[in-house]
Amino acid sequence: MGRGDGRGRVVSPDGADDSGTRILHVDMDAFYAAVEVMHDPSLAGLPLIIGAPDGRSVVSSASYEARRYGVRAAMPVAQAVRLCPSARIVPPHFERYQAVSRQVMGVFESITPLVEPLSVDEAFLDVRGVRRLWGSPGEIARLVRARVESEVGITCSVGVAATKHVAKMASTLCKPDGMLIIPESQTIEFLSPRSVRAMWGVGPKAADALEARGIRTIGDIREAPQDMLDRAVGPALGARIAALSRGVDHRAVDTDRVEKSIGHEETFDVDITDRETLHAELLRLADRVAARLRKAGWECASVAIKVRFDDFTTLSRSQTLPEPTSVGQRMGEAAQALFETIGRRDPVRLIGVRAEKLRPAGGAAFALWDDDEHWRKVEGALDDARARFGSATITRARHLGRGEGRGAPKHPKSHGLE
DNA sequence: TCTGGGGTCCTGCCTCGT
DNA sequence: TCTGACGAGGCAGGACCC
Repeated sequence: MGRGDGRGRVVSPDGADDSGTRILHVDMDAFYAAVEVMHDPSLAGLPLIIGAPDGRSVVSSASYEARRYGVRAAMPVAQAVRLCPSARIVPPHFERYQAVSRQVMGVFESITPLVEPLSVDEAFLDVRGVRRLWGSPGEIARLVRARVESEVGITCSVGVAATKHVAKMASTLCKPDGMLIIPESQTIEFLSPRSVRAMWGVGPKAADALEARGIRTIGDIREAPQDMLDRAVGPALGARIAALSRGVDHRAVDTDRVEKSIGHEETFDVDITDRETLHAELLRLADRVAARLRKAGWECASVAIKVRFDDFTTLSRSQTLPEPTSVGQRMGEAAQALFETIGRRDPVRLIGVRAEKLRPAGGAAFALWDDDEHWRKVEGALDDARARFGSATITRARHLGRGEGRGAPKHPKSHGLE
């Protein structure tokens, strides 16, 4: 498996057992900071804080030199500066990170076609089918690390395991610039002593709820009765963590994930009370979202807004539109109307607009129905109905129109029959 | 101390159509 | 025509991830 290296990492030695593994989780080390150093080598070795230097921004990323002072992502920049006064503050350049990310993903895709990008700086790779080409999963992990460093110029850490969850946990433990292989037979041994907080999908709230019941390690989860887990974190998460605690994770590497929503939100430097200004902001944000929709060839059937007041209470409102759209003006008007349904007149700290229920633009509702499996279900239901009520009265689903509002046919059960 | 911005997923409640 | 059960979708809020 792996051993501590005296730097707080757990890494696997060369030639470590990788039997039963097939998933790699690759995570770039302090990615934003690394890209900034590539761009300006004079920053190398300095404590770096990536975040806007003024206003109410938080740390997007920090170099390992800054992390030694306790600087962490999502921490307010002002607090990070207090912890590490010598740090250099670098405003984020997301377009740079995207460009380097594309390079890195290109390296992955030259090794296996089964790549699932999780974010700009990490991805899952399924290497089961390319072992004859590149070697065992452990050898492929070494190859990935070497090629990313030589071809892109940054380091990464790789977890190798039989499942996504274990690979992800392994890459976290071997950071920075490490590799950790968990052979399938040692999955339980690896998981059991680790904190519930180390599980992917268990955040502070869920961890608190588990610990309040004496469930502190993943081994404890495995031993706990299912109904106790369900009461603590809800049935969905309860079932998931129970399976994960036994090393069961059937999720495949998904190479074609599609976006489900696109949005923009903005925290103001100074809280805003003026309604005209807020309406104008909603329109501006809607325009930005609409531009992204059109660029991607999507339209949205629903618009949502988010409003955060000065006391940090956050409200959201959403509405299904009469017609799907990618027109900024229409989305903006919907956002403004939603905003007016909120009675509060308190100062607003943040405002956001999100496009939901995305679909391909232009007659796209019909694309929803361009699905053989769906049609088999519809036709199956119609056949049943014909058998029960007589074929003369049953012809076909009445409406195939746009929209998903109430009454719109979605399931065979609710189709109007004629 | 003072909490970004981009997302996904889940839960509970409500309403509507059958 | 009325009523209740039920399933499904809409909506709001929250947790979580990077």
